[in-house]
Amino acid sequence: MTTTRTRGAAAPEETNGPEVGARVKALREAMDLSLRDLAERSGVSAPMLSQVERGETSPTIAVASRIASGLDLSLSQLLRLDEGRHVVITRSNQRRTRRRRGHVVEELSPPLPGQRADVSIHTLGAGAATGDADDPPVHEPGSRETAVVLEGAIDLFIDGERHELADGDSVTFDADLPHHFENNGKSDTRLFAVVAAGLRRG
Amino acid sequence: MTTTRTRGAAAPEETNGPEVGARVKALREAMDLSLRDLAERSGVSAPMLSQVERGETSPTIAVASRIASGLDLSLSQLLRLDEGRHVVITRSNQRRTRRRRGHVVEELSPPLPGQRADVSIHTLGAGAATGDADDPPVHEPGSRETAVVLEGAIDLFIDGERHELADGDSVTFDADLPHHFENNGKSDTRLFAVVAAGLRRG
DNA sequence: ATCTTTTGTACGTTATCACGTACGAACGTA
DNA sequence: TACGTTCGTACGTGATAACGTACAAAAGAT
Repeated sequence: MTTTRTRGAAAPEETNGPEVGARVKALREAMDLSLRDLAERSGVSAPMLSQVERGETSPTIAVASRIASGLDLSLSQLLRLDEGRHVVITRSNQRRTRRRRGHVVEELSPPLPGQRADVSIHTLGAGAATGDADDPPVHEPGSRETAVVLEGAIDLFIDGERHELADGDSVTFDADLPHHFENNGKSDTRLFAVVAAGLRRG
Repeated sequence: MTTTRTRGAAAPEETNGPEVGARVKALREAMDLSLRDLAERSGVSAPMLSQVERGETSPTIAVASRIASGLDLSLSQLLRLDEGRHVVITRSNQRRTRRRRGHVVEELSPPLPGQRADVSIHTLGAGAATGDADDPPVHEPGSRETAVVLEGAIDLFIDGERHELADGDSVTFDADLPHHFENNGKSDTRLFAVVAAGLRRG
C-alpha cells in the first residue's frame, strides 16, 4: 500500500476537494459581512477565513462546519450550493429503451452516479419473458425489487416458485436471487419495476 | 479573538463538526470493505481513516472529499446521510390507502424494516396538492425520489421552481428538499412515486 | 487636505492533521 | 497444533491547518 503524494504538482483542484472558498466569499459578501464579522459569527479567525476563501488552505470538517454555521447554513447545505439542481426530467418520448425477444424495457430514472433506485417499465409480449430459469442474477447483492403490474397478468419465478400476479398487484423480493417474469397469456403485459441498489461490495 | 482549544476536554462534538466518522464506518462495513480497501479506493491512509472513524481527527474538506469518493458518494451526499424475506405480494385490492384533501396515496411496497425504496401511487383530484410550499420535508436526509406521471399533467414545485410534467414524463430529485406536487388541471392525475431511502446512521 | 477606521493578507508560531511503519489480535488454512 | 494473512490501531515524523500580531491599502469622517 504505497500512496505517492506530490505537493502541488498534480491537479491542485482534486487535492483540495469541493470548491468551498469561492462559495464562502460569495455568501459573506452577499450578507455584507467583513472577514472579521464572519470570524466573530463563526469562531474561525479572519486570516483563516481569508486563506479558505483564496483556496490557500483546505479547512477541516470541524472548521468548515463552523464557517457554514456563521453563514447560517449546515455544512451539507454549504457544499450543495452550486452543485446543480439535481432535478432531472425525462420526457415520455425520451425514455432510454431496450428490446429483446418480445421484452421492451423503458428506463425512467436517469443514469446518474449515486442513483439509489432504478425505475423502469417492462412490456412483455404474449409468451415473452424477462429471462429464464438458468440466467444468473443480474442485480448486485443486497438489491431489493418492487414490481407493480400495470396491465394484464404476469408470473414471477423465483426460488423455484411461481407467483401469479394480476393487474394492479405488486410484489417485493430480493432481486439478487435468480428470478424472471413470464407472460403466459394471450396479450401484452406491462410491469413497473423498481430495483433499489444494495450496499454490499464483494 | 481567542479560541481556546483543549484536546478532548471540552465538547468534542462541537469541535469535530458533523458526525462523519460513524457514517464512514457504517458505509464501509455495509460495503464490506476493510480500512485498507477503502484506503486504496480513496487514496487516504488506513491509519487516517481509522482516526476519522473513531473521531480522533477532523479531516480537511479535501481529505473528506476523497473518503466520500472512495465510498462512491460526493461529500455533500456523505454529510446528508442517515440510515432497512422474501417475496411479499400486495394484491390490488389490498393496498394501504391514505386520503387527504383530494390526494389519495396507495402504498405498493410493504412496510418492512430495511425496505430501501418506497413505491406508491398518488391520485390528485383537480386542484389538489401533495402538500404546500411551507411544509417541511417529509423524507429523511439523503432520500432521492423518482416520480412517473401515469395520467394527466402535474406540476412539481421544488427549490422555488415549478416544473411542468406531462403524461408519461418522469422526474428524479432530492426528496429531502421541501417539495410538493400540484394538479392545476380539470381532471384527476395519477403519479407513481419511488422514494429511495437514505442509509441508517451507524 | 488630514486623521481615523476598516479591510484583507503577510508572517511566524503552535497545534493538529496525515502519513508510513510496526505491532498485537483475530482469522483462515494445512 | 503451527504458520500465514488480514485487520485495526499505536507511534513517530513531517506537513499543514489555524491562530494572533502586524502591516499596507482602502474607505470613511472631519
